[in-house]
Amino acid sequence: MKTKSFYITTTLPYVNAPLHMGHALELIRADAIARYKKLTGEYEVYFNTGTDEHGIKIYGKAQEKGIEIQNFVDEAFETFKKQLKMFGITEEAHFIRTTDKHHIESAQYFWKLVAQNGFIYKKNYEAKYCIGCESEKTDSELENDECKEHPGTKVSIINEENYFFKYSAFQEKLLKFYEEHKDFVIPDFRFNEMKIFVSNGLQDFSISRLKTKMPWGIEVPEDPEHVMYVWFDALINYISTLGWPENSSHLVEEGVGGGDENLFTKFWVNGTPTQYCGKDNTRFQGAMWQAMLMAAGLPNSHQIVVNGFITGEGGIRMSKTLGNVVDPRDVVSEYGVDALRYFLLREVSSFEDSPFTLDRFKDAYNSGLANGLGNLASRILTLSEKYLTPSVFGISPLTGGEEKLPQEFTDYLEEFDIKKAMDYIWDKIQSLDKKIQETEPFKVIKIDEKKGKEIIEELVLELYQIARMLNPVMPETNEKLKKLIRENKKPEKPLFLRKD
RNA sequence: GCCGGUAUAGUUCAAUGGUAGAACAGUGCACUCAUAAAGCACAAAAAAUGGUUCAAUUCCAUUUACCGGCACCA
Repeated sequence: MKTKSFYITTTLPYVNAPLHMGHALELIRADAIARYKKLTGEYEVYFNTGTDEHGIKIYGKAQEKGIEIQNFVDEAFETFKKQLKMFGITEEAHFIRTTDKHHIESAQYFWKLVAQNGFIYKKNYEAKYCIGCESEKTDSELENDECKEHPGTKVSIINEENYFFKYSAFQEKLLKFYEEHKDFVIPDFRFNEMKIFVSNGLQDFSISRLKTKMPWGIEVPEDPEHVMYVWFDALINYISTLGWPENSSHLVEEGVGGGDENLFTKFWVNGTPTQYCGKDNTRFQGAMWQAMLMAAGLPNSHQIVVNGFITGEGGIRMSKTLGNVVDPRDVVSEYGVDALRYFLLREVSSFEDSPFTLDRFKDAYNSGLANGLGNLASRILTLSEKYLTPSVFGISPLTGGEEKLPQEFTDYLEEFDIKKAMDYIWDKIQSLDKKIQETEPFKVIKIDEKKGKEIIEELVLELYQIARMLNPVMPETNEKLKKLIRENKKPEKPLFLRKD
């Protein structure tokens, strides 16, 4: 019975460049959790992802390419969907685009609510502008009030009236909320960082830009001179994807919303909305977005899960100049989607930074997939095909796996420690290999056929258990393996061909 | 600069106030069901200094190195 609801979302990639390894990590992790929750049979799952399409950088990129902006983002969205397919993201994922009509209306309604509640006001805003770059600069981009790219000339200060969000009003509320929700941010060291940040005091910040400067954004309600600053608009996707406000019950009373589905109520209000993000996004998800929700009078997120970064060898960041960038698409083309998923889910730390190099990848592929899982499947299925007629499914009352997954395995997934869950599977693989070595069914079958068959039958059943655990993490292999077991066939070609 | 964290075999990680475990890589043995795979065995580690203690890799302090956070960057 699907009695519970589970909502999970990634952050929305900014579409000015193809997805990098970090995006792949976040998407695949969230996908694995979503698939797992569905597999338990207890949850109705809503998996959200999509694209962040507003902002000056995208506007600039489109102009640079000489493409009409809407066409540019449309194309970017199609590319995004193709890449998700390459990463094996479930077909059931819901996509949100920040340029969707509904999202725009939703963001504007959200703004109105926050304004009505008294948390938006107009104030003079001082922006630091570098004439050389022809763009605004943040403090971290400056040294002694000089742009790092253009030393020698002081940045000029430009003044404009902007809308501000009363972030400062939420310091105490946020701290109280954190106190009451001990596992709000995972892992705990990211949570601590954020608590310290909030305790140090919050400053109100600007949430709009003049439309004359930034034409590509959502108009501020009742003030067409301004557009919303990108991330204020972007964060709202987490609820606009659920049809908010149309399906929100408290708005129905005001005659604003409606609809029977009430996805927002089901998944956000009554569910456990869970958000994956990279470590650079902790504050946006864990503090700002939560303050925004409070300001709008909406329930907070349930949990924020924070990934580390994918680095190059030695923990240095990937960059084109260093030539250590690994494109996830290349990995998929050469090794297949499940090999990429294997590495990201098992070899990459669940919460810390981890290196991704092709050398490391190949080692992990050969030992874990070719010599490990792939070889094990071959040796068991060869025996099974040869000696078990009919297949184990004809002999044993196995129904196809309604029994529960191992508790230890699911416990790790519940804690988002996917690496440990993977290690659990691979421990099983290793002990199965050992079992074959010790019980020697290939010898026994020649002396005592009945006993030999029993051993092989056990092996197949255990392989099947492994296949089931692969469902959320390596869905393609899960399908392949289960099919081979059902048909009682050895793989025609290796599941994972060894690479030298 | 301020705050927080980390420092364990070649590599990635683990446990522990009292003989430091594993995986991958390496070396050797040996098996044949399998993708020259798996299995067994061997070799290999606690940044530096000082302190607390009968005893420290584990607790404390200092030093060194590295990492993260310190807001309008998505």
